[in-house]
Order: sequence, then C-alpha cells, then structure tokens
Amino acid sequence: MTARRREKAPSQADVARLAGVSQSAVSRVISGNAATARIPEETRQRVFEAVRELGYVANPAARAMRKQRNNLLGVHTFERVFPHAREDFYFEFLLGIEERAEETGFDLVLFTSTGSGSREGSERGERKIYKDGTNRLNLADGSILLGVSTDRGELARLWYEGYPFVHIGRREVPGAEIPQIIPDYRSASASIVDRLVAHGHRRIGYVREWLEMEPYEDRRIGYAEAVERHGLTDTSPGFRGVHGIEASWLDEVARGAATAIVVESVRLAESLRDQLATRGRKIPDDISVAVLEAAPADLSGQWDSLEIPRTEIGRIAVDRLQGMLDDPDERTGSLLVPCVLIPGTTVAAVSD
Amino acid sequence: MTARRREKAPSQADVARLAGVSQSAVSRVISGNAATARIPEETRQRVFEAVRELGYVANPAARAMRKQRNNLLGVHTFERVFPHAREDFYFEFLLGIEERAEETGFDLVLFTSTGSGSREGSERGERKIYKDGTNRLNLADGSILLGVSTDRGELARLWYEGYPFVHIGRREVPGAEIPQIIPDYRSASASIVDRLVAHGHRRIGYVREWLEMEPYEDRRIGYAEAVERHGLTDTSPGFRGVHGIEASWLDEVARGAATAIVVESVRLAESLRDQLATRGRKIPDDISVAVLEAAPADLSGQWDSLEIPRTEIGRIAVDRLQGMLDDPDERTGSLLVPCVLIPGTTVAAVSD
DNA sequence: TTGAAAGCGTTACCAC
DNA sequence: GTGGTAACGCTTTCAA
Repeated sequence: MTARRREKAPSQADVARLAGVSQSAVSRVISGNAATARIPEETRQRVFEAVRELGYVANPAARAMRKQRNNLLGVHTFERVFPHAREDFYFEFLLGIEERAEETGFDLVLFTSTGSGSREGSERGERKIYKDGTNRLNLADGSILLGVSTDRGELARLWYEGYPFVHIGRREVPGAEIPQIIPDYRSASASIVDRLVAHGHRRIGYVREWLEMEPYEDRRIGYAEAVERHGLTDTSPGFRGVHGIEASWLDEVARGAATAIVVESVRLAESLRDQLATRGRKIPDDISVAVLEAAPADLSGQWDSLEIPRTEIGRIAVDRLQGMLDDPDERTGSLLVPCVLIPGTTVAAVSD
Repeated sequence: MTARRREKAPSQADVARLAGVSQSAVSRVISGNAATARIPEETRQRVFEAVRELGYVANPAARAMRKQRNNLLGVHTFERVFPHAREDFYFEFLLGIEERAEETGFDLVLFTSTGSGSREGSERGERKIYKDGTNRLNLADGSILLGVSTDRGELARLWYEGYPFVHIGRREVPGAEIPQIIPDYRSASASIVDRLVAHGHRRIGYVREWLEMEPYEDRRIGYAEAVERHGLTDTSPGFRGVHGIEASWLDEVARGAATAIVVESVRLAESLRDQLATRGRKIPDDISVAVLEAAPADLSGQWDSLEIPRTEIGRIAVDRLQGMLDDPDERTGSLLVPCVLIPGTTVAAVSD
C-alpha cells in the first residue's frame, strides 16, 4: 500500500462521472439538501459509492467561496498565545473559547502569521491585523480579539469595514462602537467597598497600578463612586491618581489614617503587606486589605479578592460572535459580565 | 462614523471599475507580480488609490481556491488542547509550533469542530479527523497531529489519501509510513543505563507504566538493549512485562536484589520512593533511581531524568511539514530528536 | 503594457 | 426528480 501521490483531489465532477449522474446531483446528495429535491434512493447509493471509491471529500475553499461562510472563528491575540497561556491571562479565555467552539461545531484560527516574524524579535511577538494591505482576519467568518497592547487604529478600521468581531475586555475607541465582553470591575470594586463598610471601615485608601488601561479605569470609577456614595474619606495617593505605594503615606496609615486599603493587584498587595509588616502592622488585625483582581490562595492565606469568570467570558464571546454572524444587524451592544467577590482572610471588622 | 453595513466586500472588479483599468491588471498590481508584467507607475498608483478608497482586501477563499494554497497549518489534537495545555503535555509542543508558524508566516487552525460536541460529553473531548464523510483537515495546507490517537484507521486513511501531515510522537500504523517527529526515548533509556553502569551498578530493575503505546515501547526496547549489551541482570517484574510496583519484589530489592531502578514515570518514582522508605531504604543512598520522562525538580530534589525537547519538536514539526508542502515527494522519513539526560540527585555510586 | 477569458470546485436557481 | 448553467473572486495564460 502506498500513499497516493497528491496530484489532484477528486472533485464532484469526478464523482458524477463515475456515478453516471450530473454534477449538481452529486452536490445535492452530498449537501443532503433533501428538502429541495428528493433524490431517489437508487441514485443516492450510486453517488455514495462513487464517493467512497474515489475517497472524495469536499474542497473547503470552494465551499467557503460559494457560501461566504467557513465555519471558522478567528482568535487574534495581540501577543503570542502560548508563552502567556500558562499565566492566567489568555489561558482561561481560550479554554472557554475552545469549549464553545467545539460545542457549536466551529474551528479556530490562530492568527500567527501577522507577527513580527523574527525569531529573536519581540519575545512579546506583537501582532498586527492589517499587514501589507491585507487583512488576514478575513480568513475567518468572524474573530475574537484579546490582548493588552491593542492597536486602537486597527480596531477602528476593522469595525468601520464591518468585519464581525468581539473584543474581550473593555477598549475605548473613539468613533467606533466595538462589541465587547467586559468583566464588570466597576461593580465589583463598589461591592468591595460595600463589604469594607459593612465591616465598619470608614477611613480607607486605594493603591493603584501604573497602567492606565480601561480595566483599571473601571476599577477606579467603581471605587470612587462607592466612596462617594458612602460618604467615606480617602486621602490616599492612589485615590488622587498616584501609582504605587508611598512610604510617607504608609507611615500615616500605620498611625491610623486608614483602617482598610483596596489594592489593584496582588503584586502590590504583597508589597503592601511587607511594608506594613516593617511598620509593625498586620493584615487583617490592624489593617484590612482587598485586591481588585483574581488572587490565588497562597501560604499566608487568601486575599479578599475577585473571581474573573474568564472561561465563561470566552464562551460568551463565541456565542456573541455567532450571534453577529447569524444576524449581521446585531453589530452593537457590549456585554457586562459580573465578577464574584472571593472572601478571604484579609478583611476583618474594624478594630478601634 | 458608522460601521459599514456588511453587504458585499469590494472585489477586484470594483477596484478595476473605479481605477478605470481591467480586473486582471488589478490582480497583477496587487499580487505584485512585477516580473511577469511591468505595470507603469501611473497605473499602479491609480489601482492602489482605488484599493484604499474602497478598503479592498483580497478574499482569502477565492485566493485559496485558485492557488491551492492557504498559508494555513492545521493542528489536530485528539483531545481538547487547553485543558491539557497547562500540564506539560501539549503545551510546549504548541509553543514551538506557534513560534515557528509566526516566523514563517503561517496561520494556525485548531480543529475543534471535530469534537463530540456536547458540553458535558467527554471531558476528554475525543476528536475525529473524518466526520460525516468530510475531512476538515483539508482546510489547511497540511497538519500537525498530536495526542493520544486511538484511531489508527484515520491515520492510515489520511496518509493513503496523500494529505500532507506529520505526527508528533511515534505511532505505528500498519501499511502506512506516517512521517513522525519522535523523541528518541530508546537512546535516552540506553544512556540512562550506561550512566548507572558507570556508577557501578550491575543489578538493576525496571518499573513500567500500564500503557502500551509506542513511546513506552521505545523506552523498554532501549533499556532492554542496554541491559543486554552490558550483560546486566534484571529480574524485576517490570522488565518481564508487568506494570506497576510489586511489593514482594520490593522486599527483595530492599534485601539487595537491585541497587538501581529505572522508572517510566515520575508518578511511579514517587510511589517507589515512599514504598522504599517504609522498608527503611533511602534514595540514592541505598538505591539509585532514574526516571524516563521529564521530571520537574521538587522539594526532595531533582530526579535523574530526561529532558524532552518539546518546543524544539514543535518547531521541527512545522519545518518538516512545510518541507512536505514545498516538495510533495518528500512524503517520507521520520525524524528522531535526541533527549538530553538531566542529572539529578537520585543516582549515586553503588554503595556495596 | 494591457485586456479578455478560461478555469478553480461548489452551490443554487431554473428549466426540463 | 434531475441536469444544465450561472455565479462566487481570484490568478494566469494568451492575444492584442
């Protein structure tokens, strides 16, 4: 037995010839469009036999061209997928996307060709949508976009051209209403504040990351609104717009300027813990701390934090996109996905 | 600014009309086939302008159909990718595949549509290549297959039909010479034995997993050959074909029946360590142990083990496949990739 | 230098 | 019920 030299895959025409029917009959038998034209069992059998004999399989390119549909969903990440996949950033999103794609019978294209291309070049592997005037995304019926260093101009153009896509994570693009699946950091931040208030805290502080992207904006807005709503005082640098942890402010905190602190990241929370420790203050006995992102439990306990339903968001993105494909008018509307609060061991009732 | 309602993407015909040239001229300008027919700068400019004005981008399906080429590489895993991606099984292969695909300007299709489809159904998510008589792999120019492929018939058929693919990992299919990228477990196992011998061990044992797949066969053959070559004695159950660890044999080992043991997996090595401990025997002081797979260092040290160059194998698979695409006659030949030995803390010179 | 025209493999419409 | 036939959008000869 030897592999057939790949000269030309058999086409419907070949099948038709062998079966002694017309090519269009073959098409109808294979596409199973029984409703339109019932084909006598006898003919069907002849066709199927020829198909088997020739090992015929439909040519997806031709089919795609004809039907303007591929059953292909694109996934465009603005950085390489797999180096990040382990950290939880892309990983769980993709998990959900894959699951849902499988359930709904779509294949997934990973747009890797749009990268910088060099081996050493950018470990970041920054990728562009439009490259030498051609938009590879068109290969797929529609795409899910995610990543950090999103090029807003590309998003705008993509949207303007009417290409069906959704973006995971909020991304503001002037003049374009990008359909987005957004973790609701804003409400989550507010709830965190509510929780602190419920524990009796009235003087609280905020520590922010240096990033100015929308997801952080959302946290800040939600926090600020809740502070306002509860009539709390916050004089922390983070609340005023400074990122990182200021030593002088921490001194004040150690002296009682705040009884609770909301922190944008685990990284900062850990640093905060250490710096408080050097000032003889313990979490949560002296100061309560809550984190505005997903925080794995570690040896010192579990941060009061958020669960970001990434897998679910991935699944939703697929459904949303398919909705857009089915009904091209549904090109609007973003979706807010709630984050649930994870109670930990770092928030306690106010002590004084 | 409002998103263009996606009626019909502009075609070359539209561009031609706007630019006042023929459609074929547009094609030649865009595909940049300057060699065949030099187009006057003036015309080129007119075309490009029309392209920009219309926002024209080539239709990949049509292009693919015409050129019989997609610049798409398929990745077919026989189980879901992402649930496993974290464990090192698929992950590092994909890392290499992605890297290399990016470097060579290919996109990647993940064949997810071929799964069972149900949500609850098979967490395993077993996937088939041929599903209702259609072979989705055809979507890609060629594919890389990996995973625990249960269905060898599919592999045989795929090969017979002449579809270009490579398989990562050795997989024996009667009557078909599947091009494979194979971690050289056989040599690696032999080297492990050599290493033990160099440390003075003459009575050694073997512990095998219950799986009977080729990768394990390779380890067993390599081991057996080395044992033979060195004229060693091995009376262990694993060497005779029994899987798992037999208590009665361990008793003998504790009494000195063997001074070194080669184990197929970390899982078994850990179990072995515990069971030796209950018999008052310590690794490596009393018994040396080496593992025939990649073993992460843990608290109790680093197993003497293998490094399986998975990322490199992923990269090689891409290159190999592209080689097959460039030259369809190169449909033969598998590739053996050496595994390097990782010295650890579990092999010592023989004590008696 | 440029344009006309022939496919590539499917699907879908329309006569028969 | 079935078989022509016209697209789908592109590339590539072949003439002009």
